[in-house]
Amino acid sequence: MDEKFWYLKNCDLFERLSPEHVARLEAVSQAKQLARGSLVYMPSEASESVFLLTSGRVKLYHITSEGKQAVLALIDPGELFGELTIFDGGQREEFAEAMEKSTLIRIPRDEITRLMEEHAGVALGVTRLMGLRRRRIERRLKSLLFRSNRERLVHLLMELAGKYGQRTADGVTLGIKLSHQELASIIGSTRETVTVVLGELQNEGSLTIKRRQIILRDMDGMARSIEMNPPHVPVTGQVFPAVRRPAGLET
Amino acid sequence: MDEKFWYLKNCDLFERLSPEHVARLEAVSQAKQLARGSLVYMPSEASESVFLLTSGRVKLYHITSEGKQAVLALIDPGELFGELTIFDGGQREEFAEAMEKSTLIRIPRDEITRLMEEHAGVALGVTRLMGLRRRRIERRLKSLLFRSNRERLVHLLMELAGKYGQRTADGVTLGIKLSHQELASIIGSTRETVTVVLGELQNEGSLTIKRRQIILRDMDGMARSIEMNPPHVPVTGQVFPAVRRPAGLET
DNA sequence: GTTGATCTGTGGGCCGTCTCACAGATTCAG
DNA sequence: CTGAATCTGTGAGACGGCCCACAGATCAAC
Repeated sequence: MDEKFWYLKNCDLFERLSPEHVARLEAVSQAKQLARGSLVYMPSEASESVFLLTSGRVKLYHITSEGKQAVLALIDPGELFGELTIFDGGQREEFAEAMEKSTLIRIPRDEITRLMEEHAGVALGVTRLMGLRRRRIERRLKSLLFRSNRERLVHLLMELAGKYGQRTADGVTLGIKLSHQELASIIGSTRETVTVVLGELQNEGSLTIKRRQIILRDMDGMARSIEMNPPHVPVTGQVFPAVRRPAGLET
Repeated sequence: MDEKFWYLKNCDLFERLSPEHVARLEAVSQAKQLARGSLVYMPSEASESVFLLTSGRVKLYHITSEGKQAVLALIDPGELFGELTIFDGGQREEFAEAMEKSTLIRIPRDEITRLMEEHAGVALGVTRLMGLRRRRIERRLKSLLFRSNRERLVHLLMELAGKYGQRTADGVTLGIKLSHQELASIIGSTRETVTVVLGELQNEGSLTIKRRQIILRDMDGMARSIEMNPPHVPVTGQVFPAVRRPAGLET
């Protein structure tokens, strides 16, 4: 059997599908390769499909009237995105852009809808996905209201540590490289301010940065400073637990 | 048949249930009356149920470390809330407080889970609910990032107009009364600033306020000023479309 | 009603953040 | 490897919005 869609079976959303379902899913879906910086979709585009990212990284964002990016979410391999279209079915509201060279699978909306109807597990999985994302975004909203730029940045670093952190001898290394500009458009600030605050944190010994690698040296202290529980970071960095690659098949 | 739970059948989430399902749902659910200002639940409380609001109004909010409220959502009759518990099943993260005298139905989590499994319509409804709320909260997030206090307030007024607005001779009347403090805790600002901005808008002729009734006199102009499409406001104010009361039964 | 509690309006001082403007460092693509 | 593009660091000036402090209005409950 054609294995080019092996990840369908390894994505937790689809892993319990019957072989027939997988076959049909493969038949109607198509893989795509995108270079860094190119768009998956954009606002006001008709939304007739959902996407599953299999490698690389995608960011979802709005553009404000002054041309600033406002980042809604970062998508990692194994994650489904563009899934709000399942219901309101109309148009996209945000940009989806590949942050690095990425591959993804495009799944027609009808197919997802049908799967949800025929397979309770999928419906449940989609619902859970939406619930989790909402929880995440509610936390972000909370961290934006009433908080200073510094607090927002620290809060973001904690989130990133929870998602991409790997414990090393020196502290917790963030397995994702973001420019100051990108950090700023996540917390709703400016590039310059982020530069300054990161500088402060570095002087205070809370973290070090070299070649865009951020290493948190005092995660607990930082978490405490914003009255938050430090995120759990596994000792061996399992960066993308959502996709389990078949043994011996490296991308 | 006991009609005290008529609203279960009239809430769009449950309206297509079979009589047996409704009966069981009624059997395990319980109605509650809450006075203005009392809590439905609070953070770190175990979350073993979801709630359906049948009358009144509920707000969901966090409290920041400095004791400020950060409002996440306002709940109107016919809406389900506290539903994130269906999945992460652990503890509440926010406060739920009755803004006015309210009645609500408490539904055990197990029952909702079971309904979702047995009845695809319910599963679909819950998923749609989550999707819509997420869309709403993403819009709010977007309106918070990079926007001035004035823009955030205007944006909020537009949202409220879409949800509670009724077209009258003078303009659009908001069918909800919120204090400046409450408006501030929705947009992440302070009471004083809201007072000032509302004053400005009033001077400019965009709106008038009398006894906490806000009347938007130039909704389109306000929407234009923040580069947003004015919300749709029906001519006859159908305030709570989610619940259709049985004819002749006024609360 | 009356009265206590809550809300609204207004002003001044101050701190944080944004804007603008460069210069040097780093990265990326060919 | 090398130039072009992008990122990082830093400073000065301006302004929005916050905090504090009160006084008058309005509301809600008895």
